[in-house]
Amino acid sequence: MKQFITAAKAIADPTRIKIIKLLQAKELCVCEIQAALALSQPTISNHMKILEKAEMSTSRKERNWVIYRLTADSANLYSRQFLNNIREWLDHDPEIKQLRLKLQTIDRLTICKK
Amino acid sequence: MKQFITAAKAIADPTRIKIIKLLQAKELCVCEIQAALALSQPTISNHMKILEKAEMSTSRKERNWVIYRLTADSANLYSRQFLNNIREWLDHDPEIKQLRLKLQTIDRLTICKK
DNA sequence: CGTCTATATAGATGAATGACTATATAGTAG
DNA sequence: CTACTATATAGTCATTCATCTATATAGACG
Repeated sequence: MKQFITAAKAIADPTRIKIIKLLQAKELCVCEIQAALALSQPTISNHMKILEKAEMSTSRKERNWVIYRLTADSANLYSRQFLNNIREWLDHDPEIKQLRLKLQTIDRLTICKK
Repeated sequence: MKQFITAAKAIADPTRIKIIKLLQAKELCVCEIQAALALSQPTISNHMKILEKAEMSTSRKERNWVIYRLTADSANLYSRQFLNNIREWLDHDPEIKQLRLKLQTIDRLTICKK
């Protein structure tokens, strides 16, 4: 039950859904997600922590960045199924479509090192 | 997106999951759910309102009772899929198993009209 | 009609949540 | 080693949410 609720709560927030839909396109560092969503950096970090706790994403370090990607085969059955569902959902949502367009203009090499 | 969040929030609460798992066994009136979960009557009514808003349950009046059942074919795609998922989930969860045993001892004819 | 019964609504309260600012940390690179 | 850069953590605040008690409502039935 606890695992289920952790997974369900993780997807029950529009910002995290946007992050998931962005990560479906490609792996991203924190500053890229921040640029796409126009939220503060700590807010993004907090959302990523929640997604990691639900085993929906993993991270690795690369140069100065922490790069996040969706978990391919989560150990959490519920997270796994939800991620599969969401992969087929919301592709035509106007907000998501716009975000994905915006994502194409975002590159960590350009955005960071201001 | 809004529909998705409504559906996801509806399932992201342990009490509502318990109610859904109970309703999988049979349709129930408010007082039966209340007896099974040991929560106040208004709390149950509130949860049922949230489930109805997500189009996961419907109700009908019968004598003094309002009887709730799970929606067979919800108009909300996300609710429909979540309900399908949950049908196969948590059957072996100890809390759910115990609730279902308890449910067998609960009958609206006995419980109400105190 | 009037009373009783089951449910719904209103309002209050404490806990959880999502956002922010300020600061700490860790690791890169001069 | 030192400075910088990206991210994480701490602390604060407003909002949402799950619960409760008290009360309203709607309908059954004597």
